[in-house]
Amino acid sequence: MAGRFSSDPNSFFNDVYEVVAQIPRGRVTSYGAIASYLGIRGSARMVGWAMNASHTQTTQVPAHRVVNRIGMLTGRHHFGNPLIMQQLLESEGVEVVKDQVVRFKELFWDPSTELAI
DNA sequence: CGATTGACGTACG
DNA sequence: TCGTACGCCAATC
Repeated sequence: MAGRFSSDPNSFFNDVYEVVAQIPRGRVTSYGAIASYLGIRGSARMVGWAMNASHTQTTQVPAHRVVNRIGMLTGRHHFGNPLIMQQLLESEGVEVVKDQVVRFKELFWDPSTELAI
């Protein structure tokens, strides 16, 4: 998307949503990768906070494609039902065993490399 | 208004 | 290699 870095500090959440929305189906990424791409490396928690607020967003954000750096579904409890996140991933062909993405390294989608705007 | 928390990640021993 | 400590910054208590 053009102009991903607006002057408004409030646009940070929007930037996160745009990046997440561009994650290919059946692929996953991490909070830290998004944070690093947005230029706030080390503040991955803000990405997680943005995901928390994404529920209020009218636009659906595929937050289930965002996991932590080791591919664990740490945010599953925020989907209403803890099993929804895993089911969504499996419906896209992503194997999940014990709240962990199988072959995470292969399915990992780095916005800084793949998107690279 | 200070302390605590959290869908994280890196540094260090 | 593994467990613990700390930094990050906004929201909540």
